[in-house]
Amino acid sequence: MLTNSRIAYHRHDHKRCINAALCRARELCDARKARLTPIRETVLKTIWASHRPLGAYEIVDQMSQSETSAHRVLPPTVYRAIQFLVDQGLIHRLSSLNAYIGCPFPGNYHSDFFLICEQCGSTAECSDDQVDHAVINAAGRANFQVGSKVIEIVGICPECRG
Amino acid sequence: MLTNSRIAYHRHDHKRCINAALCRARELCDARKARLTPIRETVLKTIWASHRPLGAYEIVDQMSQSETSAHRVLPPTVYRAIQFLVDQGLIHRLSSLNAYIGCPFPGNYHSDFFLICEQCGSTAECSDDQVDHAVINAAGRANFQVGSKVIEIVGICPECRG
DNA sequence: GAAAAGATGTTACTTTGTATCGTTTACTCT
DNA sequence: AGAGTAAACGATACAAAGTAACATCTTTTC
Repeated sequence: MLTNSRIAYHRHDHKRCINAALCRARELCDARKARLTPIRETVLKTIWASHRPLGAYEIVDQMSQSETSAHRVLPPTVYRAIQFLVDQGLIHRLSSLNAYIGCPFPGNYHSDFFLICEQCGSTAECSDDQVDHAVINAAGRANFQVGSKVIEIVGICPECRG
Repeated sequence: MLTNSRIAYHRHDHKRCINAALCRARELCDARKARLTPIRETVLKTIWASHRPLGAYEIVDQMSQSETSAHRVLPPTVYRAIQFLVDQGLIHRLSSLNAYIGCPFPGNYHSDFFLICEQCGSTAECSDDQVDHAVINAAGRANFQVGSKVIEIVGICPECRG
């Protein structure tokens, strides 16, 4: 099972997460000749500011405040960057929260699901063959051909359980 | 595995689905002393008009058109009815679509997931122990205590595969 | 360096969902 | 039956999430 739950739910040097994420993003975009522009990088950095999913308008607010530039960042700008980052697999959308979170292992194919803590909001991404197979099996028995999956589990993270 | 996929994806006498759903709803609400008012029943019937999930504003439109009463049904009215029906387990919300669908087996406990056809929109509800266990296992390995789950699978239904 | 493609700025708008408050309807208890 | 209470509904206004369209600017390509 591939997961960042060990990190996401526990005290750690988060600067390393951010740096690693930016680094991987640059590499990936470079390899793909996709343009990781300053705006896109800022949106990615903003989302990676924590392990909690961030809404699009929270990103707008964050960027409008911290940005050195004078003018307010507008929704279409942020949504466009989000679209790019989702397309590149650098972030994921959490449907149940209308929010976005950084992908800890972009590039590798992974059929992922999310563990969302209802207390602290911290969210870990997991990829597990058993879950994957169970879903494909169940769908198969209904003669249903699986395309994409949305799997979001809400509960209590190890840190909040104490 | 509990599922209505045999029905949802194939030609059938849908009036029976609707009748059965209304019948069960009345029984359940009766037993719980919950009030299935005319508005709530109409919303439920509107949602059960097909096996495709319906958005809240689609329900508003449907009801405003077909309603014998003169005035337009307003969003808060519909959202309140939706809330009631969700609370009673008579309908489910599909986060990935912002839409609602009738529950084919309310009352029984079931940990459900959904098979959404990307072509015809028809959606079946399934409940499968293997999926359930796989998810709980995976979460358990992360020391995460599962509360509620959102599992929505998009793909192609048997009918559309031909 | 010109043309084309891609990214951003800006305005206005759509869709989805709620807070609030006043009124009406239904239930409860004597 | 009738007063009191709780639940449901009507209506207005608004918040939150997301997008269409078009002008402008920047980067790439040849």
